[in-house]
Amino acid sequence: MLPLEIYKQLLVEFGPQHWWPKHCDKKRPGFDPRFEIIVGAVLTQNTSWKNVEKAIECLFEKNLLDAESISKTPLRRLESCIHSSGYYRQKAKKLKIVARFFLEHKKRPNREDLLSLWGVGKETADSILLYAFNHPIFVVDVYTRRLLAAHKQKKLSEADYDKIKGFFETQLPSDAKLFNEYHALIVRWGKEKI
DNA sequence: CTCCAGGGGGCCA
DNA sequence: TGGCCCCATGGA
Repeated sequence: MLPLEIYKQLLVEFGPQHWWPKHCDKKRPGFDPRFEIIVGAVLTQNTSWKNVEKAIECLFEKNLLDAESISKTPLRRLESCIHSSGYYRQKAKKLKIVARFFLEHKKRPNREDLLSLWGVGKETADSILLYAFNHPIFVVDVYTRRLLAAHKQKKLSEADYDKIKGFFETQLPSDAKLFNEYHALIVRWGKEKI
């Protein structure tokens, strides 16, 4: 079955998943919803979204949901705030690095620069580019591989990240909205443990 | 009790 | 490159 048909099937079965950007409506003067997405992309590394939400809420309550604040706040304070998201020592350090990066590159980050950051791998970099900056980039994760395997694409499911990414990007129209929803639907599908 | 979540880095052969 | 181990909380 073709990737686009699988997508349509998933959309009918599960409906829109409302991933980012959704309610990034934490309205405060100068609030940049993109940075909330970036923080979420880091905090959700190998972590359930439920635990991440608590951490993001804490950051918001303490006015730490922007690059300048995260850069300036003491590491310990950051760690305690994101404690619920797990790996909190590593992630606090990652947030510091990412915050500094976005303070310096206010414009549009490219994939190579993101990947050069400690704590940002391919999936996180691509999630940031897709969900925060609306680039038509297909995000690959473990569920993507399971989906391929479930559709008799065992060989491809075991290929490296960029090969799978390239497969979907060439088989689908280059549409950020589509890639956004597709990745979310794949994750949703994966949770059903089919 | 075990298993795993919207991964990534370090190390070693 | 590929295989392991480590990071850590919270829910099922």
